[in-house]
Amino acid sequence: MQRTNQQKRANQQLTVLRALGEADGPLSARELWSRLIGSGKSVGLATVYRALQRGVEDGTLEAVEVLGRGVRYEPKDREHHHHFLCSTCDHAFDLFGCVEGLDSLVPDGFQMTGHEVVLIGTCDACGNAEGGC
Amino acid sequence: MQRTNQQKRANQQLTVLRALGEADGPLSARELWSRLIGSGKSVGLATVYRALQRGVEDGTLEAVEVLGRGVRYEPKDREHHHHFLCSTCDHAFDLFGCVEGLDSLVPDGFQMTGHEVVLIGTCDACGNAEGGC
DNA sequence: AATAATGTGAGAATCGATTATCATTTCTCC
DNA sequence: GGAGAAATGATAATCGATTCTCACATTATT
Repeated sequence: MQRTNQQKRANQQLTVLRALGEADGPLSARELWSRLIGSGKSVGLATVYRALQRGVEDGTLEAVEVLGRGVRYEPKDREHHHHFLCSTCDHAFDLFGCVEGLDSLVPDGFQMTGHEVVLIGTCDACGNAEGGC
Repeated sequence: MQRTNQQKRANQQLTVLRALGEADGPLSARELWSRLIGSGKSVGLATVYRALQRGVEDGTLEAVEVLGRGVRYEPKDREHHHHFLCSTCDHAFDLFGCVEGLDSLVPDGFQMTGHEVVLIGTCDACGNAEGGC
């Protein structure tokens, strides 16, 4: 007999959201799915999409675009921050802090409501691995 | 004998590249195609893609990603610059100038090789049009 | 002009990401 | 325990972007 060793509700979506919350940066649906599978959690890709979609709907998640490699998701309760994209492993890392002087870039007549900053380079792991991480 | 300029080689492709060169920001293949069609130039979408692809190959064009709405292209000979994305008309405009203080955001062990800054908001035309431009 | 090489346009094919479908399983509530 | 609601996973369908195909047009070379 297999009892549910999970929480009260065998809610796969909670598993998905928890994994996203533990990430060090925004993840795409597929990245998140791969991590779950890789860590032994069996979930369907459709369920990952459903969890993300619902998270965005109820406002707990935010969809972010980091240089066009598809949509990634992150918890919405994080402070204003930007991302570092490793061009080797293609993973996006959260950064802390922001930059000054953006206003001076805005052309006359334009209204700025937000901004995105992405640093590109090599992450710690990839830098040490020499060939990718 | 009509020894026109050597530029006479690929007429349509030149038309495409010229239109891109006159734009005020990077354009996607479709945007570029729409502009051409809209201005009375009859070209096939495939030809636009071919011109862009070839431009990237020979180094005269650069493919840029502005917040994930697909790849856009711009002449590579432009100065270092960033973009303003109008959330109403979805057009990307070139900006001039850059920002300071990016280095302080880089985490220990990470190597930064480049950066992207995108300002989001409403462009002049859309701001005046009240409903979009 | 003849021939070969390359360019072109229209639509089909492909590709990856996302969404929809549906048979099952799991919960929730009585 | 049982009925109905919701969740799940496998996979088909969809969607948009890009590439491929191929018949025809244009240009270059003789």
